[in-house]
Amino acid sequence: MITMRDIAVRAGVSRSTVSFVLNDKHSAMGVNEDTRRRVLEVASELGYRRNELARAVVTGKNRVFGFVVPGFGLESEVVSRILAGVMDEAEARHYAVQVIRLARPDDEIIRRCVELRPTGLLCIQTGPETLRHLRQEVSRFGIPIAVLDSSPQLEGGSRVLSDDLAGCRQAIDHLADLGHARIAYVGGDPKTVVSRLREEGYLAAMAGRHLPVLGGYVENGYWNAEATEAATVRLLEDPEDAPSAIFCADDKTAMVVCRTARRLGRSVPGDLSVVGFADLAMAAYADPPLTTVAQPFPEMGRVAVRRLLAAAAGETPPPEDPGVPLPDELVPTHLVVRRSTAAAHR
Amino acid sequence: MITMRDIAVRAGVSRSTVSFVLNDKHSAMGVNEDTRRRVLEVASELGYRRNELARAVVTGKNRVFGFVVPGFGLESEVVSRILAGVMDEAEARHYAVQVIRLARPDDEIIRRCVELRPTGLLCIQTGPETLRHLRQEVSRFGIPIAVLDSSPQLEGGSRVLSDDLAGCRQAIDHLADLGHARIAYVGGDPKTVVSRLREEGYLAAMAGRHLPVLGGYVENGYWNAEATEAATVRLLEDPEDAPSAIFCADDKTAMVVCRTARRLGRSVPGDLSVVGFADLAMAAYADPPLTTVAQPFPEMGRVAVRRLLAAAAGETPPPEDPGVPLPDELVPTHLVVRRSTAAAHR
DNA sequence: ACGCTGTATGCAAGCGCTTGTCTATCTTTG
DNA sequence: CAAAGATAGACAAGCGCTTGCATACAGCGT
Repeated sequence: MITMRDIAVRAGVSRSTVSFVLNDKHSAMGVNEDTRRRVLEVASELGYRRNELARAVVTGKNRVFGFVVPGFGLESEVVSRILAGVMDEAEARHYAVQVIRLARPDDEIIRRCVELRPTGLLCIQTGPETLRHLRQEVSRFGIPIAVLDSSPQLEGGSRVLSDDLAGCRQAIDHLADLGHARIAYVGGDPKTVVSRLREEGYLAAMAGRHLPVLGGYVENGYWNAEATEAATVRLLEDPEDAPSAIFCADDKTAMVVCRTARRLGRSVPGDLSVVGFADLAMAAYADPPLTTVAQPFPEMGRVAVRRLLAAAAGETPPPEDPGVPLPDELVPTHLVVRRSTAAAHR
Repeated sequence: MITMRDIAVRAGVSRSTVSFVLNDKHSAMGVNEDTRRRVLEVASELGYRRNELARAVVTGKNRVFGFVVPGFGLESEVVSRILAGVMDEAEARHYAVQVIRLARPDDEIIRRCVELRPTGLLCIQTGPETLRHLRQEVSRFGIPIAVLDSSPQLEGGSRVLSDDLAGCRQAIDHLADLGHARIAYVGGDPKTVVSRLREEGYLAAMAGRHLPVLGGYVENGYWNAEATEAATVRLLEDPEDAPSAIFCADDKTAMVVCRTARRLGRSVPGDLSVVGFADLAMAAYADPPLTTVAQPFPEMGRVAVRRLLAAAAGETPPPEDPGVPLPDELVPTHLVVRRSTAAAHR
């Protein structure tokens, strides 16, 4: 193992000089250009690789972010796309990213978050209970937290989320512009924040366009195929009252709605337009390819890292500051129009 | 920041005693049960959290694996499911996982892999060129590498992959058992290893069941929707020669085949059975839900970690050992039967 | 000759931790 | 009852690195 000492000996200088050169501090502490070159040369000749660990110990800060996900969160496309964004920003600034998965028992893992002395923690889809734990654990060490995905508000932590309300408006506007007036909504599990938020967005957007929400036009699919099929059947069975378009709380729901509609003899988008939410990979492969509200997952990751960095650099917010939440950061969505929507019949 | 010294002072013992207690080494080095309890108590009272970094510096080994993915690899469901498996095994053994994304310029990032002094590196979908670089960089430090996903063989490194050949056999056997004899294959880009491998598996399995591969029954969709549609049209346009089942190189291809078949007026699985490969999340949401060969991604991750651990523990293989590759580890696939396959017509 | 300022470099402390060695005390046993 | 052994804990070195301070030696004006 080649260390700085080896370089120092071989280049005939002191270890501090080597350190200055290797850290580009030669301008502040004068290091002769000749010496500098020699050190660099010896270093590359010996194939020296800095030991980041030792460096982190002495400087007291580890250039690492913790990416905290719940048990099976990693399997979700949403999470991995956020991670991709986090990596963009972190790598550009020479930070590393460590994945930390919360499982039973949480406590031990939460402790581990701190033992690595990360610069900050990014929490994705983390429950309020765990979040509180985490926050408490971490506050003493001055490690900032950013919360992604519409988890509940964390006092004193940054929250970054997609602007779902605006997204719903984009979807409804698109349908309204196509001439649809009878637009129904199929949500997920109304116990989840996401589902409620999008329902709210749907209602607000309908009101915004002065469109009526007919009785029975708000259904829930509970994020599973069977319930979603049942909901779709309820909406479509009576051709009289059936909507001409359905706005869904997510892409998976939308895909099930499409296939159920087809099973009932309705063509998409001929008889029924369908809009999803998220723009998962599968949306493009659906039949028909799905019109959907694209959430800015990678951008959310990037924004969160930037916030963390700012928090780590600036004054640490008072750990037990009671109320005063940092304002949420809403990242805009955009509509991706594919082939599951078409103009309404006369 | 609370350190071991603080605990030592407060408990009235030496720092080494604290270290022994906190590392459960008290059995080897005698530490009195009373002392032990006192130390533990003071530690929890003070809210002590070990500094893993310092520990890693002094022991010389960082309990971290590097998970190396190419530029946009993270967005792929395959990669994130492998990562989930890696996390399973790593966390169970108290290792952390760091994601390292290879982008332009590779060299700097590759250097960074080493600067963290990881216990081992897991390379996913990494090109042969990069792999060579990485290997060379890493070998001097005795850091073992495991390669996942059918990347080319790495001399002296472990390779873990899914048993695609057997998977193809499962698919063809399933179709043959349903009475299909005219089974075609739609691959991806024949320049890729995966596509060629599955074509090979298809041919071998057909031969195994004494089924003829008719002229034009091997098509390629180049992993994109347009080419796949065209290939499907070629296969199906003449009802005389059309196959009654199509085996596809992956799920996305299969989904495009399904929707193209429907566009041509064929029903799936009524007129045409379709089988995919991978079992991505979207397979379950396809219309109809896709019968597919499920690849054991998480298990591959787990196996790879185990191999790395073995390599790190056992004798390090001679860095420049020329030939002698470690045997590949093939992890078995299994068939998931959904609704895109049905018995052949008489 | 003297003290200056400034620049280039070495010295050594110290980050938080592990661990080999050594001492002091408490058993055992011939 | 002394010697040998076991037991409990202290001491200090050292991991690879950063950095404040001291030092050495230019060149400059007086």
